[in-house]
Amino acid sequence: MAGRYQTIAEDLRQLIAAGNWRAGEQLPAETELASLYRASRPTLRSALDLLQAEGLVEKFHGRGNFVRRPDDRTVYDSARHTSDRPPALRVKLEIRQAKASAALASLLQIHAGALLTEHEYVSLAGTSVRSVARLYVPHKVAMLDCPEGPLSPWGDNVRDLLTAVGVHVASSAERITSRLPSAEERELFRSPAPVLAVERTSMDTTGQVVEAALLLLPGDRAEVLFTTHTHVESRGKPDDL
Amino acid sequence: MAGRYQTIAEDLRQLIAAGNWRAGEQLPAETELASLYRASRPTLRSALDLLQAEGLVEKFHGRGNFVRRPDDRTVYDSARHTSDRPPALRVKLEIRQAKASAALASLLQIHAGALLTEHEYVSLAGTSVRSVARLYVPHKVAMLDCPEGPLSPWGDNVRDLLTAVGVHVASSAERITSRLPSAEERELFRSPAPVLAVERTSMDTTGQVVEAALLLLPGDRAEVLFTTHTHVESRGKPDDL
DNA sequence: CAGTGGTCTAGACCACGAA
DNA sequence: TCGTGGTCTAGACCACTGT
Repeated sequence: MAGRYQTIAEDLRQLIAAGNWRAGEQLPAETELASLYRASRPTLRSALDLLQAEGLVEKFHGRGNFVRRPDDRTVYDSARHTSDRPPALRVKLEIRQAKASAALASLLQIHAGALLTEHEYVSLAGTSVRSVARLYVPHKVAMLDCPEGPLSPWGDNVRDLLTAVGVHVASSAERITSRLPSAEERELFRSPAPVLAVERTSMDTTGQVVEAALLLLPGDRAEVLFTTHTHVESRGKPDDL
Repeated sequence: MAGRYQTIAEDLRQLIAAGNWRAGEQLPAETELASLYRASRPTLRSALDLLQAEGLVEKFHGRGNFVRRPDDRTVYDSARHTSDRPPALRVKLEIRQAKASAALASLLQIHAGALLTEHEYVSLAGTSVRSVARLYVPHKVAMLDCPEGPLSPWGDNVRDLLTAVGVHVASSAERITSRLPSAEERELFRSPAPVLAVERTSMDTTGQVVEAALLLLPGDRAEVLFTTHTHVESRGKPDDL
């Protein structure tokens, strides 16, 4: 049943758990490990691939394989309050003017090619990227200034800017999917672990979409949190659709 | 930059997109594809691995490689209403009595080993598993009957049973993570695509945890949806939806 | 049984990083 | 330069599926 590489992976897992190598420490070279296990290098590498995907091992081309530090997860809390911003994350912001792609046009319910402002927030814990948030606001909804004060990893500053110009968000829908990272994303996060993608649209009281956001999180270092309060009533209310 | 296997993968991607093979149709054997591309079989296989992880191709040991049918995603809508879900999903239920593991004890805020009821809902679209939901209710909160009527893929029947015995859920917290499937999960979902894991705890008005749920979704065939309404002071109570 | 994918070997050469 | 991981080859044998 269990192939050679799975057996080796399990053995390495236990060695790491037992502390044979400390966090951040370098493993023996692949050729050396292969000879230790009397396996070929491709076989040993497929074992390491498992550990890498699990987040136990980090590979560096030309340097070696290292035991990953089990750092805490970054939490994207949808019901976050503006006061308690996540700590210890360095946030960088870029602002661009762009035209709506077909996908964005559909999300924002505008026509493709319409002008919009893109805010891109990238947050880092140390040197590891913890989130990428791209927020889009059509020009016809508002022309935004540059945010002041501390930056939120999730781009909450954009909502503040909207409020400042009289645009109020009444509801938002968030769609969460999981997939493997593209080549670029794999390089950005330095990990082949799956990514959590959050696609958010925010609407004002009239139902007009005033903001769309694409949030990307490394699945092995982040999680999404939602808290909902049930309205305690009879629950027979049908919704349209 | 692009290795041989990535080039082959890209070519196969385009051939599939162009309709060289229909959905559900079998691809040529790996040995044949390898000779077509003048590549070794391991190289060709790593190209197929990419397509499989992307959900474009399904592999069957002993039968062949097939183009996957792009079926619609199953949506886990957190703000769902129990009455109006007409999912074309077949749902199976198993009920067990068990003792709380350490992890469950922590979630349910009870002591490890305490007795609880486990409801396991498995939903299928055709032959493909779309969700696994395991719900846990401590005996000291309630002893549940067997649910009647149609089964919800997300185990909402448990909440109905709780309501029936006078236990009302006031709020719930859902924690969403993404990871690669374990060997068992990979076999269950018949896919190495990442899984979406939802960990939910529901509390009554006193803050006591009355239910914990572990929900597992195949990342390439399911998504999670959240809708939140921003609290606006001036309005009385949210009326629509 | 024949045909398929799953795994493995024992090498080889290339690309990258640090000294 | 040298040691590292990244990729590739051309076979081989095993396990599974359907006839």
